Amino acid sequence: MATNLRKKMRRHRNHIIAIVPWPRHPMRKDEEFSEWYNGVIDRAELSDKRYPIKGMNVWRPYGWAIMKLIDQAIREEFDSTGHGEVNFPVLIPETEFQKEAEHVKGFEGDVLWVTRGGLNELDVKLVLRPTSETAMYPMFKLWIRSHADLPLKVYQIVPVFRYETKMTRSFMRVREIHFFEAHTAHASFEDAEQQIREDLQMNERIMRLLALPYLISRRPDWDKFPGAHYSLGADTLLPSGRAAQLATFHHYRDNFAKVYDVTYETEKGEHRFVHQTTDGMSERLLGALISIHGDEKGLVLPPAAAPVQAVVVPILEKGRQEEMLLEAQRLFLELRERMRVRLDDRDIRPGEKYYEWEARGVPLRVELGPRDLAKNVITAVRRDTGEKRELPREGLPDRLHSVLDLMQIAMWDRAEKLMKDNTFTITSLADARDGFNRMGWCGKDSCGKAISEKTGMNVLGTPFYPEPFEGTCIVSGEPTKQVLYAAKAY
RNA sequence: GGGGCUGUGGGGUAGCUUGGUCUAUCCUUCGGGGUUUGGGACCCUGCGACGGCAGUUCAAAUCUGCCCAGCCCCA
Repeated sequence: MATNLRKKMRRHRNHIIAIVPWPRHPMRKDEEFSEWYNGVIDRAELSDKRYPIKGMNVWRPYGWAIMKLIDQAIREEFDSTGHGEVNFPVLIPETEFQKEAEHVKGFEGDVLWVTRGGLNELDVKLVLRPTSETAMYPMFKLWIRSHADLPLKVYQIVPVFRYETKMTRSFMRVREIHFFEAHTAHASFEDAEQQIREDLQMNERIMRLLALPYLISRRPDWDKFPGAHYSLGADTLLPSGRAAQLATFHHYRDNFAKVYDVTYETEKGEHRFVHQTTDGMSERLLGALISIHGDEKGLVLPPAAAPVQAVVVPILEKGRQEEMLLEAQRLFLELRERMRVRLDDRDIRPGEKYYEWEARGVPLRVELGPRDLAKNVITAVRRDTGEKRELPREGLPDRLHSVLDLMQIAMWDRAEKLMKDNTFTITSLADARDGFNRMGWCGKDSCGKAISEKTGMNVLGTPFYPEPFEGTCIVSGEPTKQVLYAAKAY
């Protein structure tokens, strides 16, 4: 009997955790982060992971609407800095893909191949792009002829493919990645470096919109992008205490230009290799957004990334349905001038609507009922704080619009505080913990690698914006002024 | 990279240990109708499932193998 019971328990261990049905009861984000994360995505209808290929999920309308807002913010930045949007083919011939040795080595383990066309084996196999350097640069060679063609600045927002073997996770680790990549070519190393500074400024503005605080690090040499001269990463900290890479910036120098023979003619008639950069981001931005701002009720969206910024919920009363709906309609039309607003006039109880829109992270709920109508007010509820206030109908669109602005800032501030509170300066590897670990480093590869090996953390790199530091290398004990960040990573 | 666990309607589950009684349980969701509406209301009614393939057997949701998918732990 006891044996049977034990076997049953073992058999259904995973289900026992889920005895409390999530939709009805708040789920502890801190205790069961993984289940919480999946539950939020499910409830908010962001994506459906039931598609029968590992790591390839279906974007549902609401999730895609958020991603499109993120993409749009990115487009606006890059369009306004002279980048042109392009769209390259998804397939790359093996012959082009294999030209840059380091690059191939970095990706060969996880590329997907197309080896057949119909019934015939292909003479030249094709790779599903894991990133587009090797697709673009043969074309750059054709496009760039003189210094007048530089700088060349393009970007695309496309799917890329990486054959992950580890466990996948919605938005954070997938096989088909919704990817942003900007590629630039410049006349000199310095011009390329200037591009990276521009990238960092754009990055700051984008991350503000998404309320995602971050740390810019220069990746250690052994962990830079395959083929890069150097790599910078923007990392944020998730509630699990792990770091997630949100964006990368690479300076390629002329490494790829030499391989793909991308040259230009100077004013003096000399032929030189271009210097190149890339800037990359992905749907991981959404994953981080969910993780960092979500709560036990579900998603919490910063207004800038919210497809619906305010939802109007009419409270009906027997005999006055028509009148209430008409008032709600009028309110909806007023608000529409100033924000993305939805009128929820479905015939279900208000409470059910509250739960649903909270799960979807809508920043503001505007209730309009008989009591409000009598007082010529509405009741507004903030998603991030839960704060409930009566506001006069007079001047409401402007007032609510400024509440959205405040929420945008408040969400950044809260997230930034959380990141800072979980950044620790340590002087011994034994003190390594969840969060960003800040420590002294003498600069030797062997010491840097020892940090990962002894703690299981990833070395994020050295801070891009210099931090004054006097101390010793956490491994060798040598005096150093160099800071290094490390964290467990996704 | 290494180890472990799980797969039953859309979601969560009972049944599996000891094969037959399964025409597969319950909750929820969903469709239709009514009633109601300031935090998931209620009543009536209806639809809906054993991951795939192969094997063992008179008989498979239940046992075995492989595959696919999901999850957990360690590095």
